[in-house]
Amino acid sequence: MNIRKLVSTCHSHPILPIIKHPLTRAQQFSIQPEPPNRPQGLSILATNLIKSYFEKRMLKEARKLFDEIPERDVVAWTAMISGYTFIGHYSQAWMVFLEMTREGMYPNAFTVSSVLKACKGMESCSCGAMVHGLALKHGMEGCMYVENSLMDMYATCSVSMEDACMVFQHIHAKNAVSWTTMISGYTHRGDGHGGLRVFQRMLQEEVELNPFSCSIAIRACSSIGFLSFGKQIHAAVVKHGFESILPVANSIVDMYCRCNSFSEANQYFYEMPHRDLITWNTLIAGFEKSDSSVSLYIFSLMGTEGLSPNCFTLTSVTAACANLAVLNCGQQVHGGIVRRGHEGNSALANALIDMYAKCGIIADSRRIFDQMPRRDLVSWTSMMIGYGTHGNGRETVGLFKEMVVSGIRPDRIVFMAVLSACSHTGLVDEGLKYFKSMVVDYCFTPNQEIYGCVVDLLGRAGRVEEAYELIVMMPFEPNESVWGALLGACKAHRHPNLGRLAAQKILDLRPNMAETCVILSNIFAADGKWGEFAKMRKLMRGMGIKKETGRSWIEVKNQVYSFVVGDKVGSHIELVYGWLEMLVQHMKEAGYVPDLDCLLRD
DNA sequence: GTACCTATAC
Repeated sequence: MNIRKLVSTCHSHPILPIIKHPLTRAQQFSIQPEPPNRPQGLSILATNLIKSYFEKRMLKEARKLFDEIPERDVVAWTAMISGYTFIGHYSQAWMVFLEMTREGMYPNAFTVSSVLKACKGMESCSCGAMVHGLALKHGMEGCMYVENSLMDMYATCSVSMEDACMVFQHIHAKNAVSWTTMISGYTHRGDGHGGLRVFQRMLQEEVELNPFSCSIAIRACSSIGFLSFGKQIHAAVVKHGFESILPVANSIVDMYCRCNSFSEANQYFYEMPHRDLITWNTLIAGFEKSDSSVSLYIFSLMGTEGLSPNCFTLTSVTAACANLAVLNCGQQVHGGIVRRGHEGNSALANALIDMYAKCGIIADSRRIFDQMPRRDLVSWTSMMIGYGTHGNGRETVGLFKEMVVSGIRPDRIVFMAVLSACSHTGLVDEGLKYFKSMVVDYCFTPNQEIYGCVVDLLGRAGRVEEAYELIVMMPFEPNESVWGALLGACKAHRHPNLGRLAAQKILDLRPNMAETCVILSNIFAADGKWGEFAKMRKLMRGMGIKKETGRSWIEVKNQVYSFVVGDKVGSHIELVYGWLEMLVQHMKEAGYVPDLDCLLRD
């Protein structure tokens, strides 16, 4: 729209903001009235309109209007920068800022706080530091908005909290935003303890609580599983009357879920007078990890409040289907994703890759993976884990190479996926090569989980002594999962002495590991050490240790059937035994000799 | 006329 035409059409324009400073009576009746479209007035009008355009995501219109303003002042420039920041186009905001400085326009405090938010969005500490220098040059140290945005930028982008702390220390009159920014800085970089330390200092200095600081402090409690402190903040929230503020209430639901207090999460959820989509998503995501079938049930109730699922909901629901390996249900969710046009969402596509892999349809995982316009680290990892669990280690290794070529740097989890895939495919030397490359080429220090993978890699292939040697050479004390990998290998390849050692180490670390006791007693039995076998069993009975029964389930024609060893009841049991006999027959024909040692069970 | 901090997903 042409700026000159703007004034004549302003009355009919649907999104034109109200003019707050109309002409005075004197101006209206002066003999020589000022022209109604003088530059400054137009600039104010245009700035208002630019903001409205951004709010309605009309970017081209905003830029066109901005380009047509004859004399653009700092406010118009700032409106452009904050507009691009508002919609998440941070690099664009930065470009406008550079353009502005090139034209010799000085930024004000509004500009600086907006552009710092853009630096935060770009995760660019160097750009942020440049703006910091500029802010000092223009004497903005005293401005609260500038100081708080600087802190937030450093807290998000800098390697440590040191820079943010430095800014924080120099603020004379810290306000509530300053405190909240520090708490969130620590919490969002995974240091919940650090966040709570700042929160407690805030309380000591008698700063009034506000909804922002409460919800982030609750988040800090969730992240470290500090339920008792979370409950105290919950009480403070009730006392201050913040419960009606949804982000606060939602963070409380999240806290109870993450601290595994599911009955409290559920109760709080149902007692909430108002719930929004995020409340539902929080509960669905919370239950997805602990009890996926409950998660699906909650999802089925969402419609009763007239809410429609978004990407977050569907990601959790897809993950729940993956955990339960319910293909039919997962396919229905996939249909819903396509129907709602969410196919382009990477997080959702990653969840679908995992779901199809866990439901046994690796070809569908691959189809989704291939159709993704942009694959992130998680996409590659999910696909590689999928191939690994299907025993297709060569595909995993191939994908790893492709991923590196595409410019994505692997992390520890990717290496674990490769090592585990090699282990399940018997690619021992290939796996060892990747273990070496991880340390030498990528400078990762192996942790317990990685050592566990390598022990499993060697052990599964029967190289049990080498696996033990690796454990001995570990630079730190191996945990029970590393010993567990060795124990599994000892059991499979009959190394009773090493097996006893591994089992003993696990029981030293965790005396109540029922599975370990069972395996150890089985090792004694297989070795003919019946006296020790009996002693072990007696010990287990005395300690009240009971192995949790392994339950299997299968989905047939939209119905889930579950069963345990020795099941006698259920309409489907006869069918199961029928199939079992047929499979045993097939195995015999294929020449398989069953290992009867493992039939000793509790 | 323009600005800072809070909640959900792989």
